Amino acid sequence: MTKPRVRFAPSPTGFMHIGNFRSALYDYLFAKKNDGDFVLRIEDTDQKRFVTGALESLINVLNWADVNYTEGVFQKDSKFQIPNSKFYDSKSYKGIIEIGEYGPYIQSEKLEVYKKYAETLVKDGHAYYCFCEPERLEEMRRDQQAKKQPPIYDQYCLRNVTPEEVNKKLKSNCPYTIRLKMPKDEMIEFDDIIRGKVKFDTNLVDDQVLLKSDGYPTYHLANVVDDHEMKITHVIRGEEWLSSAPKHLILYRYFGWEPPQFAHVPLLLNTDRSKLSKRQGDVAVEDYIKKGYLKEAIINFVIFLGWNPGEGSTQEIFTLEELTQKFDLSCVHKGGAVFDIQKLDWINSQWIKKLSIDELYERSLEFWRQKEFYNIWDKEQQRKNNKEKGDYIKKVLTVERDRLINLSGVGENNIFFFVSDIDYDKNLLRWKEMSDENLKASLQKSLDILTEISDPLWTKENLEKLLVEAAGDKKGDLLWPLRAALTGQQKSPSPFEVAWVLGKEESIKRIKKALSL
RNA sequence: GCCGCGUUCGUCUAGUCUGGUCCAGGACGCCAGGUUCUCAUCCUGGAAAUCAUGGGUUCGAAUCCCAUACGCGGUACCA
Repeated sequence: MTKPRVRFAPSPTGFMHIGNFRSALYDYLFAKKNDGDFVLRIEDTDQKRFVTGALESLINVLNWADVNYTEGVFQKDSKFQIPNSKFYDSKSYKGIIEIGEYGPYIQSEKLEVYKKYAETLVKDGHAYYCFCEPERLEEMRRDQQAKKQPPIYDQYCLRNVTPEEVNKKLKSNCPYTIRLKMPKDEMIEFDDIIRGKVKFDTNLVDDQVLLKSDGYPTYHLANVVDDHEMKITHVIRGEEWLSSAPKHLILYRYFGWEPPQFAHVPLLLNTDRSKLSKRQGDVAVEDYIKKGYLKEAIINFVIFLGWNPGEGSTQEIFTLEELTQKFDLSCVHKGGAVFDIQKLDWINSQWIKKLSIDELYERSLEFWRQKEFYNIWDKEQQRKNNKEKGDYIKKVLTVERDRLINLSGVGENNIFFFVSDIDYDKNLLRWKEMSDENLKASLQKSLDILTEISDPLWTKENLEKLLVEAAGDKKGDLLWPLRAALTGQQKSPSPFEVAWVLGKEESIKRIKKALSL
């Protein structure tokens, strides 16, 4: 196979949709596995839907996920910028540069090119000017629907407007579009990498507008022109494009270009099996980032929605690197997949367990800073000039790691680590039917043991060893009151872990307080 | 309506090309048990799919063929 070239071509109309992100991932894996190029192109041909900042956030998500492309549109300070490569500043976007020899990679920057191609098509008799007004088109469609005919353009302008009239209208600046002239009575057939043979009857395919009256190309024209000019070999895109594929194939034929190979990937679905939408949950990758899902988990999860290494493999957790080895585009499923947040949660917790404490710390910091209890605690530590507060957080994380579903939940179940005075009912301290004297004796025993432990021996392991030894058969008698005294909670990590984090001084203080109740 | 695509446990899926080893395997979730001072982790086990339905072909079909149903996508001067 010649060196494959793929492209991810989003529109800057908002956030990065998770389904779109999956397509980008498939692009990335396919390019990587086959040692190909991966181009990021921006399809901003719809002025009405343009959203400021969307392009930047699209790039940011790819950067965040380490899905690095090799050509196209980059942020000026991008970490993926290819050293020593030539680049130029984008004409229309600040802080954006374009790298590669097939640019511009932003469609709004090459409007004349599309126009020229559209006019060539007209000259060759493969397209024609259309002066129909939106109102007429709408009426025509309504009519066709009533008559149960396929809703396609009736070619009014092709049949009724003479070349002279066309010239006249063009000269008088009459608004126009250019339409593709679909051939008649033909079956367009092509081989989709994922779906196999797909057939369409050209009589049922519309004479698609290629050039809009505002001078912008439609997706169909711009996409085909760019894919050709950028030497794209494999077009990986969502299933929603499948029915317009014949239009694209016809364009390639009219231009005399060889079409790329197509791979139409299935859609992501809501629980009710409709197309994944905002109404039923989060669809933007950014939403999941904010909720504390790791990129490793999101990638892992999303790729497995519609693809699986097969051959009886039971491995569920994969790095991007491992995925790259195994990925096979032709094994992507045909059917849509429901986005199941519970499975994502599980994958995320698996990935969190794999993180080192230092890594967990670095990556969770931004989430700590969103917590009120943390900020209050943090201020207090600053006042005390506590230089070890980072170590303290790492200890908390050591205890929490196996319990975390996502990073945003950090600290939340263990706020007692961050408050100086915990408040609870005395009865919480009582293990089963324990009497007051026994309770006091139990706490006193814990106190004695802990007081005896010297600082260097204040480790999780040692605390556990000494306390378990002292507790003997009746662990609950000793451990429950201690844990309750340390945490003030019904449920919490073990007293060994908690005491270890709190340190000797604070632990003793809390036991003494419990004794005084 | 028309065109296209799809359909294996609730969900993600293995198996389908190259029919028998599949009265269908794994994972999430759920339930039960174990470990355990509580929670979580971890471990063991369980329930859960007449392979959308109906017809064929065949000694034999989740796997091949046909029809139907249902779902989804498209049907724009949106992508």
